[in-house]
Amino acid sequence: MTAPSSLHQRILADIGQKIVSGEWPPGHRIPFEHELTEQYGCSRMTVNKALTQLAKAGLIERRKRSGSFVARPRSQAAVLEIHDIRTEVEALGLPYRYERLSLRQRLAAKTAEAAAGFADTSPLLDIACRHFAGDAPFCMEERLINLEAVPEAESESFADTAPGPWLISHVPWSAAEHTIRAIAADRATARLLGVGTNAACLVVERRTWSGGLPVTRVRLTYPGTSHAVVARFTPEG
Amino acid sequence: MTAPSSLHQRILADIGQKIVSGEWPPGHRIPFEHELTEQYGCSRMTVNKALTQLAKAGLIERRKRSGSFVARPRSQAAVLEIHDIRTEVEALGLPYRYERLSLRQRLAAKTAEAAAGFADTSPLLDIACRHFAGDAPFCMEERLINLEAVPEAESESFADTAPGPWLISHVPWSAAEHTIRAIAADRATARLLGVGTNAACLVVERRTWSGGLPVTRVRLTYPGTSHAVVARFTPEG
DNA sequence: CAGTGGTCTAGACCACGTA
DNA sequence: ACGTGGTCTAGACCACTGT
Repeated sequence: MTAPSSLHQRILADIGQKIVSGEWPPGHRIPFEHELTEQYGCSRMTVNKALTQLAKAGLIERRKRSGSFVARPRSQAAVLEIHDIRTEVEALGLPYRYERLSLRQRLAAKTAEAAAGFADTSPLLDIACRHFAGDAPFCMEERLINLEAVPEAESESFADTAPGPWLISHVPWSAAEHTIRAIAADRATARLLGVGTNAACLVVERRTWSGGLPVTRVRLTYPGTSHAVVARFTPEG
Repeated sequence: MTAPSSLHQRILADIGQKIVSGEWPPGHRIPFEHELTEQYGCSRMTVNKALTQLAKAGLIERRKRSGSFVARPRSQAAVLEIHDIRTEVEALGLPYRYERLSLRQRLAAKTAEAAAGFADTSPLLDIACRHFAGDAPFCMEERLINLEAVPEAESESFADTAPGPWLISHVPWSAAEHTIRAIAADRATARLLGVGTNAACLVVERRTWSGGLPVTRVRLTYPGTSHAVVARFTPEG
Protein backbone atom coordinates (compact mmCIF):
# COMPACT_ATOMS: atom_id res chain seq x y z
CA MET A 1 0.00 0.00 0.00
CA THR A 2 3.04 2.25 -0.13
CA ALA A 3 3.21 4.72 -2.99
CA PRO A 4 5.30 3.16 -5.75
CA SER A 5 8.14 5.55 -6.41
CA SER A 6 9.08 4.17 -9.77
CA LEU A 7 7.06 3.30 -12.79
CA HIS A 8 8.00 -0.37 -12.98
CA GLN A 9 7.04 -0.72 -9.34
CA ARG A 10 3.69 0.79 -10.08
CA ILE A 11 3.13 -1.62 -12.95
CA LEU A 12 4.18 -4.48 -10.68
CA ALA A 13 1.78 -3.33 -7.97
CA ASP A 14 -1.11 -2.81 -10.41
CA ILE A 15 -0.83 -6.27 -11.88
CA GLY A 16 -0.12 -7.87 -8.53
CA GLN A 17 -3.25 -6.24 -7.15
CA LYS A 18 -5.39 -7.62 -9.99
CA ILE A 19 -4.04 -11.09 -9.33
CA VAL A 20 -4.36 -10.99 -5.57
CA SER A 21 -7.87 -9.57 -5.69
CA GLY A 22 -8.99 -12.31 -8.01
CA GLU A 23 -9.90 -9.94 -10.81
CA TRP A 24 -7.41 -11.93 -12.89
CA PRO A 25 -7.84 -15.58 -11.88
CA PRO A 26 -5.20 -18.26 -12.40
CA GLY A 27 -4.76 -18.97 -16.09
CA HIS A 28 -5.79 -15.46 -17.11
CA ARG A 29 -3.59 -14.04 -19.82
CA ILE A 30 -1.77 -10.89 -18.87
CA PRO A 31 -1.57 -8.17 -21.52
CA PHE A 32 1.43 -8.56 -23.79
CA GLU A 33 4.42 -6.45 -23.05
CA HIS A 34 3.76 -4.23 -26.05
CA GLU A 35 0.19 -3.69 -24.87
CA LEU A 36 1.34 -2.62 -21.42
CA THR A 37 3.89 -0.42 -23.15
CA GLU A 38 1.02 1.49 -24.76
CA GLN A 39 -1.14 1.40 -21.65
CA TYR A 40 1.50 2.98 -19.44
CA GLY A 41 3.16 5.00 -22.16
CA CYS A 42 6.57 3.62 -21.42
CA SER A 43 9.24 1.49 -23.02
CA ARG A 44 9.25 -2.26 -23.10
CA MET A 45 12.21 -2.56 -20.71
CA THR A 46 10.11 -0.96 -18.01
CA VAL A 47 7.18 -3.34 -18.29
CA ASN A 48 9.61 -6.21 -18.71
CA LYS A 49 11.25 -5.34 -15.41
CA ALA A 50 7.89 -5.55 -13.67
CA LEU A 51 6.84 -8.79 -15.34
CA THR A 52 10.20 -10.43 -14.72
CA GLN A 53 9.87 -9.63 -11.05
CA LEU A 54 6.32 -11.01 -10.91
CA ALA A 55 7.58 -14.20 -12.54
CA LYS A 56 10.39 -14.55 -10.00
CA ALA A 57 7.87 -14.12 -7.19
CA GLY A 58 5.83 -16.93 -8.73
CA LEU A 59 2.72 -14.86 -9.39
CA ILE A 60 2.85 -15.31 -13.14
CA GLU A 61 4.22 -17.80 -15.63
CA ARG A 62 5.75 -16.65 -18.84
CA ARG A 63 5.64 -18.69 -22.02
CA LYS A 64 7.30 -17.62 -25.21
CA ARG A 65 5.08 -17.26 -28.18
CA SER A 66 1.91 -17.43 -26.00
CA GLY A 67 2.31 -14.72 -23.41
CA SER A 68 2.25 -14.37 -19.65
CA PHE A 69 -0.37 -15.99 -17.46
CA VAL A 70 -1.49 -15.80 -13.87
CA ALA A 71 0.06 -18.83 -12.19
CA ARG A 72 -1.94 -21.20 -10.08
CA PRO A 73 -0.58 -21.18 -6.57
CA ARG A 74 1.59 -24.25 -6.09
CA SER A 75 3.77 -23.65 -3.12
CA GLN A 76 3.85 -20.91 -0.58
CA ALA A 77 7.24 -19.30 -0.91
CA ALA A 78 8.24 -17.00 1.88
CA VAL A 79 11.40 -15.30 2.97
CA LEU A 80 12.88 -16.52 6.19
CA GLU A 81 15.27 -14.21 7.99
CA ILE A 82 17.51 -15.69 10.57
CA HIS A 83 19.28 -13.07 12.59
CA ASP A 84 22.31 -13.02 14.76
CA ILE A 85 21.43 -14.28 18.22
CA ARG A 86 22.81 -11.30 20.08
CA THR A 87 20.71 -9.00 17.90
CA GLU A 88 17.70 -11.18 18.47
CA VAL A 89 18.09 -11.06 22.23
CA GLU A 90 18.76 -7.36 22.36
CA ALA A 91 15.74 -6.73 20.18
CA LEU A 92 13.75 -8.15 23.08
CA GLY A 93 15.27 -5.51 25.31
CA LEU A 94 17.14 -8.08 27.34
CA PRO A 95 20.82 -8.16 28.21
CA TYR A 96 22.78 -10.70 26.20
CA ARG A 97 25.33 -13.06 27.63
CA TYR A 98 27.39 -15.80 26.03
CA GLU A 99 28.88 -18.85 27.68
CA ARG A 100 31.12 -21.51 26.24
CA LEU A 101 30.44 -24.98 27.55
CA SER A 102 33.00 -27.15 25.82
CA LEU A 103 35.47 -27.20 22.98
CA ARG A 104 37.43 -30.04 21.55
CA GLN A 105 39.19 -30.98 18.37
CA ARG A 106 38.45 -34.29 16.71
CA LEU A 107 38.07 -35.99 13.38
CA ALA A 108 34.81 -36.30 11.53
CA ALA A 109 33.15 -39.61 12.18
CA LYS A 110 31.89 -41.56 9.24
CA THR A 111 28.33 -41.69 10.36
CA ALA A 112 26.95 -38.48 11.75
CA GLU A 113 29.19 -35.88 10.20
CA ALA A 114 29.10 -37.41 6.76
CA ALA A 115 25.41 -36.59 6.72
CA ALA A 116 26.28 -33.01 7.54
CA GLY A 117 28.48 -32.91 4.46
CA PHE A 118 31.87 -33.19 6.12
CA ALA A 119 34.38 -35.50 4.52
CA ASP A 120 35.60 -38.52 6.46
CA THR A 121 38.35 -37.73 8.90
CA SER A 122 38.16 -33.99 8.33
CA PRO A 123 39.61 -32.24 11.36
CA LEU A 124 36.73 -30.63 13.19
CA LEU A 125 36.30 -28.19 16.01
CA ASP A 126 33.38 -29.32 18.16
CA ILE A 127 31.94 -26.56 20.30
CA ALA A 128 29.00 -26.36 22.66
CA CYS A 129 27.83 -23.07 24.09
CA ARG A 130 24.84 -21.22 25.43
CA HIS A 131 23.24 -17.85 24.77
CA PHE A 132 21.36 -16.08 27.52
CA ALA A 133 18.61 -13.48 27.47
CA GLY A 134 18.82 -11.89 30.88
CA ASP A 135 19.20 -14.70 33.36
CA ALA A 136 17.37 -17.30 31.32
CA PRO A 137 19.01 -19.55 28.73
CA PHE A 138 17.85 -18.35 25.32
CA CYS A 139 19.26 -21.15 23.24
CA MET A 140 21.89 -23.82 23.13
CA GLU A 141 24.40 -24.08 20.32
CA GLU A 142 26.23 -27.17 19.09
CA ARG A 143 28.67 -26.32 16.36
CA LEU A 144 31.11 -28.11 14.15
CA ILE A 145 33.73 -26.11 12.30
CA ASN A 146 35.68 -27.65 9.46
CA LEU A 147 39.32 -26.83 10.20
CA GLU A 148 40.26 -27.62 6.64
CA ALA A 149 38.14 -24.71 5.54
CA VAL A 150 38.96 -22.43 8.47
CA PRO A 151 42.38 -23.36 9.89
CA GLU A 152 42.57 -20.10 11.87
CA ALA A 153 39.79 -21.39 14.09
CA GLU A 154 42.18 -23.88 15.67
CA SER A 155 43.84 -21.19 17.76
CA GLU A 156 40.55 -19.69 18.94
CA SER A 157 39.19 -20.53 22.35
CA PHE A 158 35.69 -19.12 21.82
CA ALA A 159 35.61 -18.42 25.52
CA ASP A 160 34.25 -14.90 25.08
CA THR A 161 33.37 -14.69 21.41
CA ALA A 162 30.56 -16.79 20.03
CA PRO A 163 31.56 -18.90 17.03
CA GLY A 164 28.86 -17.36 14.85
CA PRO A 165 30.13 -13.76 14.83
CA TRP A 166 33.73 -14.97 14.72
CA LEU A 167 33.09 -17.06 11.64
CA ILE A 168 31.21 -14.26 9.96
CA SER A 169 34.23 -12.01 10.28
CA HIS A 170 36.66 -14.70 9.16
CA VAL A 171 34.78 -16.60 6.48
CA PRO A 172 33.44 -13.85 4.31
CA TRP A 173 30.33 -15.21 2.70
CA SER A 174 28.52 -18.40 2.27
CA ALA A 175 25.69 -20.37 0.91
CA ALA A 176 23.50 -21.86 3.58
CA GLU A 177 20.70 -24.31 4.14
CA HIS A 178 18.35 -24.31 7.08
CA THR A 179 16.35 -27.14 8.53
CA ILE A 180 13.77 -26.52 11.21
CA ARG A 181 12.27 -29.26 13.32
CA ALA A 182 10.91 -30.08 16.74
CA ILE A 183 12.52 -32.41 19.24
CA ALA A 184 11.90 -33.48 22.80
CA ALA A 185 14.65 -32.27 25.09
CA ASP A 186 16.87 -35.04 26.41
CA ARG A 187 18.13 -34.80 29.96
CA ALA A 188 21.25 -32.83 29.15
CA THR A 189 19.47 -30.41 26.83
CA ALA A 190 16.66 -29.86 29.30
CA ARG A 191 19.10 -29.02 32.05
CA LEU A 192 21.05 -26.61 29.88
CA LEU A 193 17.93 -24.83 28.71
CA GLY A 194 16.24 -24.81 32.08
CA VAL A 195 13.20 -26.72 30.93
CA GLY A 196 11.73 -30.07 31.84
CA THR A 197 12.97 -33.29 30.34
CA ASN A 198 11.09 -34.10 27.14
CA ALA A 199 10.01 -30.48 26.79
CA ALA A 200 9.36 -29.55 23.17
CA CYS A 201 12.22 -27.62 21.60
CA LEU A 202 12.65 -25.92 18.28
CA VAL A 203 15.83 -26.90 16.48
CA VAL A 204 17.26 -24.75 13.72
CA GLU A 205 20.12 -26.39 11.93
CA ARG A 206 22.23 -24.44 9.50
CA ARG A 207 24.86 -25.81 7.16
CA THR A 208 27.20 -23.38 5.53
CA TRP A 209 29.54 -23.66 2.59
CA SER A 210 32.16 -21.37 1.21
CA GLY A 211 33.59 -21.96 -2.20
CA GLY A 212 32.29 -25.51 -2.37
CA LEU A 213 33.82 -26.49 0.97
CA PRO A 214 31.60 -27.18 3.99
CA VAL A 215 32.50 -24.62 6.63
CA THR A 216 30.28 -25.18 9.59
CA ARG A 217 27.21 -26.97 10.85
CA VAL A 218 25.40 -25.33 13.70
CA ARG A 219 22.44 -26.65 15.62
CA LEU A 220 20.53 -24.11 17.68
CA THR A 221 18.06 -25.51 20.19
CA TYR A 222 15.44 -23.15 21.60
CA PRO A 223 12.92 -23.83 24.32
CA GLY A 224 9.78 -24.38 22.26
CA THR A 225 7.61 -22.19 24.39
CA SER A 226 9.71 -19.09 23.98
CA HIS A 227 10.80 -19.07 20.39
CA ALA A 228 9.24 -19.04 16.97
CA VAL A 229 10.59 -18.56 13.50
CA VAL A 230 8.70 -16.16 11.28
CA ALA A 231 8.68 -16.03 7.52
CA ARG A 232 6.78 -13.60 5.41
CA PHE A 233 5.55 -13.79 1.85
CA THR A 234 7.11 -11.40 -0.61
CA PRO A 235 5.34 -10.61 -3.85
CA GLU A 236 7.49 -7.54 -4.41
CA GLY A 237 11.22 -7.68 -4.14
CA MET B 1 28.41 -23.74 -11.04
CA THR B 2 26.05 -23.72 -14.02
CA ALA B 3 27.16 -21.84 -17.09
CA PRO B 4 25.62 -18.39 -17.02
CA SER B 5 23.58 -18.04 -20.19
CA SER B 6 23.31 -14.28 -20.12
CA LEU B 7 25.85 -11.58 -19.63
CA HIS B 8 24.32 -9.99 -16.56
CA GLN B 9 24.18 -13.42 -14.95
CA ARG B 10 27.85 -13.87 -15.66
CA ILE B 11 28.66 -10.52 -14.10
CA LEU B 12 26.52 -11.46 -11.10
CA ALA B 13 28.29 -14.79 -10.75
CA ASP B 14 31.75 -13.27 -11.16
CA ILE B 15 31.23 -10.69 -8.46
CA GLY B 16 29.36 -13.10 -6.22
CA GLN B 17 32.26 -15.51 -6.51
CA LYS B 18 34.76 -12.85 -5.46
CA ILE B 19 32.65 -12.03 -2.43
CA VAL B 20 31.96 -15.59 -1.38
CA SER B 21 35.59 -16.63 -1.80
CA GLY B 22 36.74 -13.77 0.39
CA GLU B 23 38.79 -12.17 -2.35
CA TRP B 24 36.62 -9.12 -1.77
CA PRO B 25 36.05 -8.89 1.97
CA PRO B 26 33.19 -6.97 3.58
CA GLY B 27 33.63 -3.27 3.08
CA HIS B 28 35.56 -3.70 -0.15
CA ARG B 29 34.48 -1.27 -2.83
CA ILE B 30 33.11 -2.87 -5.94
CA PRO B 31 34.15 -1.32 -9.26
CA PHE B 32 31.87 1.50 -10.34
CA GLU B 33 29.23 0.68 -12.86
CA HIS B 34 31.09 2.56 -15.59
CA GLU B 35 34.24 0.58 -14.80
CA LEU B 36 32.42 -2.73 -15.11
CA THR B 37 30.88 -1.38 -18.29
CA GLU B 38 34.39 -1.12 -19.76
CA GLN B 39 35.59 -4.35 -18.22
CA TYR B 40 32.81 -6.40 -19.74
CA GLY B 41 32.34 -4.27 -22.80
CA CYS B 42 28.65 -3.83 -22.23
CA SER B 43 26.17 -1.12 -21.42
CA ARG B 44 25.47 0.23 -17.98
CA MET B 45 21.99 -1.32 -17.82
CA THR B 46 23.54 -4.74 -18.00
CA VAL B 47 25.93 -4.26 -15.11
CA ASN B 48 23.21 -2.42 -13.23
CA LYS B 49 20.96 -5.45 -13.53
CA ALA B 50 23.61 -7.62 -11.94
CA LEU B 51 24.43 -5.17 -9.16
CA THR B 52 20.78 -4.56 -8.37
CA GLN B 53 20.27 -8.28 -7.98
CA LEU B 54 23.32 -8.60 -5.71
CA ALA B 55 21.96 -5.77 -3.59
CA LYS B 56 18.55 -7.45 -3.30
CA ALA B 57 20.25 -10.66 -2.22
CA GLY B 58 22.06 -8.67 0.46
CA LEU B 59 25.56 -9.37 -0.79
CA ILE B 60 26.36 -5.74 -1.49
CA GLU B 61 25.27 -2.34 -0.26
CA ARG B 62 24.90 0.54 -2.63
CA ARG B 63 25.48 4.12 -1.62
CA LYS B 64 25.01 7.00 -3.94
CA ARG B 65 28.01 9.17 -4.54
CA SER B 66 30.33 6.61 -2.89
CA GLY B 67 29.77 3.41 -4.79
CA SER B 68 28.85 -0.19 -4.04
CA PHE B 69 30.44 -2.15 -1.23
CA VAL B 70 30.55 -5.75 -0.09
CA ALA B 71 28.04 -5.95 2.76
CA ARG B 72 28.89 -7.49 6.07
CA PRO B 73 26.58 -10.40 6.69
CA ARG B 74 23.83 -9.31 9.05
CA SER B 75 21.00 -11.75 8.77
CA GLN B 76 20.70 -15.02 6.96
CA ALA B 77 17.85 -14.64 4.51
CA ALA B 78 16.59 -17.85 3.01
CA VAL B 79 13.65 -18.87 0.92
CA LEU B 80 11.17 -21.11 2.60
CA GLU B 81 8.86 -23.13 0.40
CA ILE B 82 5.78 -24.58 1.96
CA HIS B 83 4.07 -27.02 -0.33
CA ASP B 84 0.63 -28.45 -0.57
CA ILE B 85 0.28 -31.33 1.86
CA ARG B 86 -0.95 -33.84 -0.69
CA THR B 87 2.06 -33.08 -2.88
CA GLU B 88 4.33 -33.38 0.10
CA VAL B 89 2.96 -36.79 1.04
CA GLU B 90 3.01 -38.11 -2.49
CA ALA B 91 6.58 -36.91 -2.88
CA LEU B 92 7.38 -39.43 -0.17
CA GLY B 93 5.88 -42.16 -2.32
CA LEU B 94 3.04 -42.72 0.13
CA PRO B 95 -0.68 -42.79 -0.54
CA TYR B 96 -2.46 -39.67 0.62
CA ARG B 97 -5.71 -39.66 2.54
CA TYR B 98 -7.76 -36.83 3.98
CA GLU B 99 -10.20 -36.97 6.86
CA ARG B 100 -12.44 -34.28 8.23
CA LEU B 101 -12.83 -34.36 11.99
CA SER B 102 -15.21 -31.53 12.76
CA LEU B 103 -16.77 -28.45 11.27
CA ARG B 104 -18.80 -25.75 12.86
CA GLN B 105 -19.77 -22.18 12.29
CA ARG B 106 -19.28 -19.61 15.01
CA LEU B 107 -18.36 -16.02 15.68
CA ALA B 108 -14.86 -14.83 16.31
CA ALA B 109 -14.11 -14.55 19.99
CA LYS B 110 -12.54 -11.36 21.21
CA THR B 111 -9.52 -13.02 22.67
CA ALA B 112 -7.98 -15.73 20.57
CA GLU B 113 -9.11 -14.84 17.09
CA ALA B 114 -8.40 -11.16 17.46
CA ALA B 115 -4.76 -12.08 17.74
CA ALA B 116 -5.08 -13.97 14.49
CA GLY B 117 -6.30 -10.80 12.83
CA PHE B 118 -10.00 -11.56 12.64
CA ALA B 119 -12.38 -8.80 13.60
CA ASP B 120 -14.65 -9.25 16.59
CA THR B 121 -17.76 -11.23 15.83
CA SER B 122 -16.69 -12.09 12.31
CA PRO B 123 -18.52 -15.23 11.22
CA LEU B 124 -15.99 -18.01 11.09
CA LEU B 125 -15.86 -21.56 9.84
CA ASP B 126 -13.91 -23.66 12.31
CA ILE B 127 -12.59 -26.89 10.83
CA ALA B 128 -10.42 -29.66 12.17
CA CYS B 129 -9.05 -32.37 9.91
CA ARG B 130 -6.22 -34.81 9.44
CA HIS B 131 -3.90 -35.71 6.60
CA PHE B 132 -2.54 -39.24 6.32
CA ALA B 133 0.58 -40.63 4.70
CA GLY B 134 -0.24 -44.28 4.23
CA ASP B 135 -1.81 -45.46 7.44
CA ALA B 136 -0.03 -43.00 9.68
CA PRO B 137 -1.30 -39.52 10.49
CA PHE B 138 0.93 -37.05 8.69
CA CYS B 139 -0.39 -33.88 10.23
CA MET B 140 -3.34 -32.33 11.93
CA GLU B 141 -5.01 -29.20 10.63
CA GLU B 142 -6.98 -26.64 12.58
CA ARG B 143 -8.39 -23.99 10.34
CA LEU B 144 -10.45 -20.85 10.63
CA ILE B 145 -12.03 -19.38 7.53
CA ASN B 146 -13.40 -15.87 7.54
CA LEU B 147 -16.87 -16.15 6.01
CA GLU B 148 -16.94 -12.43 5.41
CA ALA B 149 -14.06 -12.87 3.00
CA VAL B 150 -15.20 -16.22 1.56
CA PRO B 151 -18.97 -16.52 1.92
CA GLU B 152 -19.07 -19.47 -0.52
CA ALA B 153 -17.30 -21.57 2.08
CA GLU B 154 -20.47 -21.66 4.17
CA SER B 155 -22.06 -24.23 1.89
CA GLU B 156 -19.01 -26.45 1.77
CA SER B 157 -18.81 -29.54 3.95
CA PHE B 158 -15.11 -30.21 3.47
CA ALA B 159 -15.88 -33.86 3.97
CA ASP B 160 -13.80 -34.98 1.01
CA THR B 161 -11.95 -31.87 -0.06
CA ALA B 162 -9.32 -30.39 2.20
CA PRO B 163 -9.86 -26.70 2.95
CA GLY B 164 -6.42 -25.76 1.60
CA PRO B 165 -6.90 -26.79 -2.02
CA TRP B 166 -10.50 -25.58 -1.95
CA LEU B 167 -9.46 -22.14 -0.77
CA ILE B 168 -6.68 -21.95 -3.31
CA SER B 169 -9.16 -22.48 -6.11
CA HIS B 170 -11.69 -20.03 -4.65
CA VAL B 171 -9.53 -17.27 -3.21
CA PRO B 172 -7.11 -16.61 -6.00
CA TRP B 173 -4.02 -15.21 -4.35
CA SER B 174 -2.87 -13.97 -1.09
CA ALA B 175 -0.22 -12.53 1.08
CA ALA B 176 0.82 -14.84 3.83
CA GLU B 177 2.83 -15.00 7.00
CA HIS B 178 4.24 -18.14 8.52
CA THR B 179 5.19 -18.84 12.09
CA ILE B 180 7.01 -22.01 13.02
CA ARG B 181 7.34 -23.25 16.57
CA ALA B 182 7.54 -26.34 18.70
CA ILE B 183 4.90 -27.49 21.14
CA ALA B 184 4.32 -30.47 23.35
CA ALA B 185 1.33 -32.46 22.19
CA ASP B 186 -1.63 -32.27 24.52
CA ARG B 187 -3.74 -35.36 25.03
CA ALA B 188 -6.10 -34.72 22.13
CA THR B 189 -3.31 -33.81 19.72
CA ALA B 190 -1.25 -36.80 20.73
CA ARG B 191 -4.14 -39.16 20.12
CA LEU B 192 -4.91 -37.66 16.73
CA LEU B 193 -1.30 -37.83 15.60
CA GLY B 194 -0.64 -41.24 17.06
CA VAL B 195 2.17 -40.07 19.29
CA GLY B 196 2.67 -39.98 23.02
CA THR B 197 1.30 -37.22 25.19
CA ASN B 198 3.79 -34.36 25.45
CA ALA B 199 5.60 -35.54 22.34
CA ALA B 200 7.36 -32.68 20.58
CA CYS B 201 5.46 -31.42 17.57
CA LEU B 202 6.28 -28.90 14.88
CA VAL B 203 3.57 -26.31 14.38
CA VAL B 204 3.39 -24.28 11.21
CA GLU B 205 0.85 -21.50 11.39
CA ARG B 206 -0.10 -19.58 8.31
CA ARG B 207 -2.21 -16.47 8.15
CA THR B 208 -3.52 -15.39 4.80
CA TRP B 209 -4.99 -12.15 3.56
CA SER B 210 -6.65 -11.22 0.32
CA GLY B 211 -7.17 -7.61 -0.58
CA GLY B 212 -6.57 -6.46 2.98
CA LEU B 213 -9.12 -8.86 4.45
CA PRO B 214 -7.98 -11.80 6.58
CA VAL B 215 -9.04 -14.95 4.81
CA THR B 216 -7.87 -17.89 6.81
CA ARG B 217 -5.67 -18.98 9.66
CA VAL B 218 -4.40 -22.52 9.52
CA ARG B 219 -2.38 -24.35 12.11
CA LEU B 220 -0.63 -27.52 10.92
CA THR B 221 0.73 -29.77 13.62
CA TYR B 222 3.29 -32.39 12.59
CA PRO B 223 4.80 -35.10 14.72
CA GLY B 224 8.20 -33.61 15.46
CA THR B 225 10.10 -36.73 14.67
CA SER B 226 8.83 -37.07 11.16
CA HIS B 227 8.77 -33.59 9.77
CA ALA B 228 11.18 -30.77 9.10
CA VAL B 229 10.92 -27.51 7.24
CA VAL B 230 13.77 -26.69 4.89
CA ALA B 231 14.83 -23.30 3.65
CA ARG B 232 17.66 -22.57 1.32
CA PHE B 233 19.77 -19.52 0.78
CA THR B 234 19.53 -17.83 -2.59
CA PRO B 235 22.27 -15.51 -3.72
CA GLU B 236 21.07 -15.56 -7.31
CA GLY B 237 17.48 -14.98 -8.19
C1' DC C 1 29.51 20.85 -7.04
C1' DA C 2 30.63 16.62 -9.03
C1' DG C 3 30.00 11.85 -9.37
C1' DT C 4 27.29 8.07 -7.99
C1' DG C 5 23.40 4.99 -8.50
C1' DG C 6 18.13 4.86 -9.97
C1' DT C 7 15.44 4.96 -13.55
C1' DC C 8 13.91 5.22 -18.15
C1' DT C 9 13.93 5.29 -23.50
C1' DA C 10 13.55 3.73 -28.27
C1' DG C 11 15.24 1.10 -30.54
C1' DA C 12 17.63 -3.86 -31.76
C1' DC C 13 18.66 -8.97 -32.40
C1' DC C 14 17.86 -13.63 -31.09
C1' DA C 15 15.95 -18.14 -29.31
C1' DC C 16 12.24 -20.57 -28.87
C1' DG C 17 7.87 -22.65 -28.93
C1' DT C 18 3.33 -22.74 -30.66
C1' DA C 19 0.29 -22.68 -34.35
C1' DA D 1 6.67 -18.97 -39.98
C1' DC D 2 5.69 -15.72 -36.73
C1' DG D 3 5.17 -13.42 -32.50
C1' DT D 4 6.49 -13.87 -27.92
C1' DG D 5 9.64 -13.00 -24.22
C1' DG D 6 14.98 -12.62 -23.16
C1' DT D 7 18.49 -9.84 -23.56
C1' DC D 8 21.19 -5.96 -24.71
C1' DT D 9 22.58 -1.05 -26.32
C1' DA D 10 23.89 3.81 -26.10
C1' DG D 11 22.37 7.12 -24.76
C1' DA D 12 19.48 10.35 -21.18
C1' DC D 13 17.75 12.85 -16.91
C1' DC D 14 17.29 12.99 -12.03
C1' DA D 15 18.03 12.61 -6.88
C1' DC D 16 21.02 12.12 -3.58
C1' DT D 17 25.19 12.84 -1.03
C1' DG D 18 29.82 13.45 0.29
C1' DT D 19 33.44 16.88 -0.44
